[in-house]
Amino acid sequence: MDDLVRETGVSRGSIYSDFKGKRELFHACLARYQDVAVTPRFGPVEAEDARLSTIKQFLDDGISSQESLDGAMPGCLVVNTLAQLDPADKETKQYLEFHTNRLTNGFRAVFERESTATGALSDQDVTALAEFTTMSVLGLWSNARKITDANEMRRYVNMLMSLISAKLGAECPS
Amino acid sequence: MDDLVRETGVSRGSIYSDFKGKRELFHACLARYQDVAVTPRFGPVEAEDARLSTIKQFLDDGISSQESLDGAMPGCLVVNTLAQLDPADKETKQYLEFHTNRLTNGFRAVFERESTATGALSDQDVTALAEFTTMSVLGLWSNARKITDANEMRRYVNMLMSLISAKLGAECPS
DNA sequence: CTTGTATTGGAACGATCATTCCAATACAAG
DNA sequence: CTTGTATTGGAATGATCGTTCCAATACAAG
Repeated sequence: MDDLVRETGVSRGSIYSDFKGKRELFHACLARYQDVAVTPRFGPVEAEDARLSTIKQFLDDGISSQESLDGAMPGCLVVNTLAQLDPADKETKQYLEFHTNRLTNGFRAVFERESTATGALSDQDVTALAEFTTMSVLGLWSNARKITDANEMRRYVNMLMSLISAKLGAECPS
Repeated sequence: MDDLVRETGVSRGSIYSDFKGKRELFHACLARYQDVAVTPRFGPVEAEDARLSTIKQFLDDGISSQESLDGAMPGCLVVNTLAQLDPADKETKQYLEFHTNRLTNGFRAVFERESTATGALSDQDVTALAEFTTMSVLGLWSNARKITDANEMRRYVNMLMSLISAKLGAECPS
């Protein structure tokens, strides 16, 4: 709370008059994070003309941004929250579900588009592949806390793209 | 610390005479976890005769065990630690690296075995695939905190096995 | 300027927690 | 039994932290 007062320049009293407590404030942060952090990065994947290369770009951008922060790695707020989530905390869980649904829907739309070209996969498989991709991406950002070598993350992303492309019967974007 | 005293039946004084503090005790737990939790489950994958089906079994067992605990999900100690790791904490990081290396080596040995049969992949690709699998598995257990539906986890595992098998040019174990 | 409202800075409270300390007790070796 | 050593239960300490409270101050509207 001291950190918040220092960094925001807003007094303790004002914070507690706007929010009932730390928990409510945190949920407001989770909601806001969608607009200020997720949309700018993930938006392109949700666009009408997004393709596999758009997804690759999204992942590469994430790695580059981690790399540029170097020492100070705050990580992704959603992933950090997920990692410390009390499974009984339904309210917080809803914010996380909103996020994972958003990712899955974004990926699925792209996969459907790529898939109708080749016609290799059922709707069910496309959905399963999208869910898989979401979990893999969350896993990647979890691991980013340990991995210092950005190349290891790039190898992971390349392998992921290679596997997805193969499954879709599509070209793997370099 | 009160929890530790209650659950272990050992007094505070004794704990502090055996360990310098909470941190040293925790590192001892991380080391012990390898023997009491990882080896029994992951051992089969490290065996000489392990195959893709052994890996699938390992993953299915993990899901079943999570499922049986139901409400009370402690999760995997290594994954929980990873999720809260201070990136500057080199000492703790080493325990996590030991674990991920162990997984990657186990997976790689299996993939090499499956790969020489089909001869589809370079050594480099086999290593990359093993690294990918490790991260995916860690991602799966991270997400287990949020996912209540074991079927979603099963779909993830099935998709992972399907993608790996395809890459190796091997049969996908059901 | 004046009145009403927001915001500030910081003290204060209560809770939790890691760690230390110690007198009382249990226990093993001689 | 006796001596030396480990272990116990619990009090005490000091630190951190979320939250509340409030007098002083800034500021906008009339």
